Amino acid sequence: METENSTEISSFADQISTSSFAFSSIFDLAGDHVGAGAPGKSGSSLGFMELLGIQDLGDPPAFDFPEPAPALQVPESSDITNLPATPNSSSISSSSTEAATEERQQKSSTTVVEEEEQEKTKKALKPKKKNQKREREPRFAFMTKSEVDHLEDGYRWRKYGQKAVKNSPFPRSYYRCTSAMCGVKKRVERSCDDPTIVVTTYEGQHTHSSPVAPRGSTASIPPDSLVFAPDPTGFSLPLQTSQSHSLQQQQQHPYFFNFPPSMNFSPSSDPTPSLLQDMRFCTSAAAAATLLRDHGLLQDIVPAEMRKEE
DNA sequence: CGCTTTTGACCCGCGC
DNA sequence: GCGCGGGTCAAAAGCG
Repeated sequence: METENSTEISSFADQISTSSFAFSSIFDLAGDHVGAGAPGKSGSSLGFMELLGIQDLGDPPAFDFPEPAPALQVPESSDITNLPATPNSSSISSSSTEAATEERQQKSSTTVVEEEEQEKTKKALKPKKKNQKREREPRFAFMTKSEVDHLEDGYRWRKYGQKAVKNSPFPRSYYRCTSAMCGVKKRVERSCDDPTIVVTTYEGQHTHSSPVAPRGSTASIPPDSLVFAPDPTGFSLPLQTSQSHSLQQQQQHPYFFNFPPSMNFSPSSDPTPSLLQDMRFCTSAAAAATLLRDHGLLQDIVPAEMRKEE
């Protein structure tokens, strides 16, 4: 598996320079949900801007795609994905980064202080320094078609809040990693447009390399596919169109991210700040990034200049 | 008994 | 300044 992953990551890196790539599922990499699966051929395509996580998941409609994204180009060789076809989670998922709000906040506050993080651990009721906005961790979000809200990802989470989502009948749940000193959080909510789609947003990095053993109480169901979600204003991923068809398609090649041809990802290119933001995002996101990093794969998928961001 | 979930209250940032 | 919505806290309840 490891070898296969490495191979896959390499191909991923190779494809970055050609504007499209395949990427194994973060859950797969997390090592907790390795099942038998179909090889990946081509996947759904997604917009670059979306890949960058410009989409604000909180704003409905989350899946309004103005125009279809370019076709995905994924080599057949990149079939590392072994996905169990569980009855609970049928494929189709898309992921998106929630960098928009984060970016907005960072623009207004250039101070990145660890103090902020510590402050967050303190009581929220405590008055905060006026000039220090809360520093938000990079986020990594993805959508999963699943009947269960809380997908097991190898870590233990404690729910610390739940809020009703505006314009949505489904509440949003807030979870924190139960490991001491690990401030990773995640939010789980269902898409109001498609109740079968669960939107999970990770925030922060796990400070512990080894995920705890999954508990039986949580659903141990991996997403069948992961695709970065598009920004409504940018490229799009027709998640809701011909679901059965795309579902079947994606089951054949799940766990692939795709950059449209319009995305020039060559090292020589000059990534926009948002791109850097989002890439850092991907590299630091929860389990996926942690594992990638732990396995020394980070450099394979993220340009050096982006890694500097961290 | 210890851990997790629930839930109402509170704080904060943002838009108007 | 005010209202709204997102995010978090913490006491109480639930559960194994």
